[in-house]
Amino acid sequence: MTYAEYPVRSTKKQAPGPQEFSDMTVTRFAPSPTGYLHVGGARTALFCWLMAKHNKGKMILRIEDTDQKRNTPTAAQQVMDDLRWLGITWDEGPEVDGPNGPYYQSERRDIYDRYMKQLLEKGSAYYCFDTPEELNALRQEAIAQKKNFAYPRPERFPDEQEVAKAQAEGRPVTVRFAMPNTDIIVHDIVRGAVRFGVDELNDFVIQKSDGVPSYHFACVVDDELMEVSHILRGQEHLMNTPGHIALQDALGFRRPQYAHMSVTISEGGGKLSKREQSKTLRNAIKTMATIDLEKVAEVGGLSADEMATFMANKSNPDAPQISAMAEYLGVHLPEINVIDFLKSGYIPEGMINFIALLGWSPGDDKEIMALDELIQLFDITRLTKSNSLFDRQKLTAFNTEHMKMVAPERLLEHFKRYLAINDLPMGQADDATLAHILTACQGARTLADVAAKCNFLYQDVTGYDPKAIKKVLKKEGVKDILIKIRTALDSLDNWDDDSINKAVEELCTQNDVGMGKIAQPIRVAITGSMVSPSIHDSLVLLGKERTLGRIDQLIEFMDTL
RNA sequence: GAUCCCUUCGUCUAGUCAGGUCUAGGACACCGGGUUUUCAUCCCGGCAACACGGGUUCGAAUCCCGUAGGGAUCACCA
Repeated sequence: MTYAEYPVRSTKKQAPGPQEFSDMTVTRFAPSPTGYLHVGGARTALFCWLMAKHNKGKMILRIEDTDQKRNTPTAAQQVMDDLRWLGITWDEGPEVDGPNGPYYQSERRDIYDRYMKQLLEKGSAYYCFDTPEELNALRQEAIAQKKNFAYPRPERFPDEQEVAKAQAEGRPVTVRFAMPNTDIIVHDIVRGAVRFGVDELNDFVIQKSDGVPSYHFACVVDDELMEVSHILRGQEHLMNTPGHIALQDALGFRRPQYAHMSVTISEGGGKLSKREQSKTLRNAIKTMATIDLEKVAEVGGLSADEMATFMANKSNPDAPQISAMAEYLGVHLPEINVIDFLKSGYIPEGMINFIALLGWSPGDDKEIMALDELIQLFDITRLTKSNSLFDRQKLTAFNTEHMKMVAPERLLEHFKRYLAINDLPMGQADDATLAHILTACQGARTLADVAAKCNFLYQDVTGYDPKAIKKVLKKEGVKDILIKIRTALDSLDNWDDDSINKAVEELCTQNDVGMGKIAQPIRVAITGSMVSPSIHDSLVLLGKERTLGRIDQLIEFMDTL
C-alpha cells in the first residue's frame, strides 16, 4: 500500500488498524535519561501504560541513551524509581528483561548497524561529509532566501572509497536518509490525517559522525523489532513522523499506529520545565529587600559571575543548585519532577488520577477514579487535541480525595516514604503511632499537612503564636481554667480517648462554658499554636507527662502577659 | 520567517465526527451561607464560557471559508 491509498475514514475515531501486527497491543515509553522524570514524561508513560493495560497488552520501557553527552549514569535509575513510585510498571525493559532486549539503545549498536548497511546498499541512504560550519552556511542561505532549509541531495551517492578518503582527511562522516519523492500522510489517532508536502521533507541524519545512529533511526528500528503496535508521544514529535514512516517503508517494516498527545503547559505559560523553577527563585530573590547575594551564591555553589547572569535572566543553574538556594531562602519552588511531588506530600493515586485527566476524560462527569477504574475506562480515542495547563490547586483537590479513599495500610506506606525522603524526626516513630497520626488527620490535603499538623509531637513549645495569644490567652480567666484542666487531667488513671473526652466534657459543664473555652487553651499549651488534631488524639499522642509539662509551661508564661 | 497543530466558564473538561433534546453539563478555583473544640474535611447556594467575522441551513458550540490568538517543529538532541 502506498501513502495515498491508505484509507482515511474519519478524522478522529477510526485511525486505520495496524496491518500485520498480532492482536496484542504493545506500547512503549522511551525516555532519554537526562534527569528525573518530570510530569510531562509521567503523563506519556501513564497513557502508554493505561492503553496497554486496558487492552490487556504490554508496555515496554526502553532507554534512549544514544547521546552520550546528555545522559547521566544514574538518570535511568531515577526514572525507573519515579515510575515505580507512581505505580507504573513495565512488562519488558530494564530490570525485568524480555524477549526483545537489550532495552538500552546504547547496547543495540550491532542491530542498528545491520539495518544501516541494508539502507546504504539499497541506495535509500547516503554518506555526507559536511562540516557543521558548511551546514550552517547552507542554512543561513536558506533563511536569507526565506526558504525552508533542505539538504541538497547529491546526484550520485559517495562510495566507500570516497568515505575512506573523507575519513583520512578528517572530515566528519554522517549518513542521511533519502526521503521519497511523495507527500506523506500521517494517520494520527488524536489528530486525524495530517498531510506533509514533499517540499517540507528533508533528508535527515540517521547516523551521526561518531557512528551512533540518530534518535530517528534507532527509534524506528527498535519499535519494529519490539513489535510496538501503538506509539503514544508528545505532539512535538508529529513533525518527525513522516520521516519515521518513510524509514519504515524503506526498511520493509510495519506501520504502528500513532497518537500524538497534546502538551502540558505550566501556570506561567510555556512548556512545563525547570525554567519555571529558576524563574520562581529569581523573582523571589528580587522581592527580598535585605538579602546577602554572595551568601546565596555560595549556598548554590555559584560564582559571583554566574549569580549575576542568573539574576539577569541570562542563565538557569542546574536543578540541585536551584534547590539548594531555594531551601536556604525558604522559597517554595513549583513542583516539576515526579520526585518534587513526592517530597511535597502528594500521593501517587492522586497524581495519577489528576495527570490522567490532563488531556483525557472518560466522557461523562466522572473525575475521581482509582487505578483499576482508570484502566477500565481508558480510551485512546478520547484524548483531547488542545494543550492543557497544569493546575496545582486541582491536583491538591484530587490528592485530598485520594487521601480519604486509599486503604490505611497503603497510606501508611506513602507516609513513611514521605517522612524518609524529607528526613523528618517523625520518621522514627513506630507504625502504630504513624497510623494514629494519619487517622487523627483525616481530611488533610497532603502528607505535608499531616506532618505539619503533628509536628508538635516532635518539637518542644518554644513560643506562642501571636494570634493564639490574642485570640485565646488574653481572654478572661484562661489561667484559672488552665489550672483546672491540669488538675482534671492529672487525676486521670487512664490516658485514652474516652477518659480525656469525658474529662474535657466535665470541665465544660462544671464551668458552664462551651467546648472551645476548654479545648483551645489546651491546644495552645501543647502546640503553641491554634492548630492540631482533635484534643483527645493530640493528648493521647503526646502522652500524659508531656501534656502536663506543657500546660505548666503555659501557666508560667501567662504571668508574663 | 516557513510548516504543522489547536481554540467551550479563570483552569481541567462534557457536548463537535452522526446540526434541533444546550436558555451549554460537571469538577477545581473564587464569592456567600451552614456544620465542627482549632485547622482541614463536610453540606448548601452563587458567579462564570461556545475567540471573532462571514456563509450553508427552517435551525449552528456542532458543517464550510476567512481573520485573530496560542502552541509545536524547523540539530550530527531525544
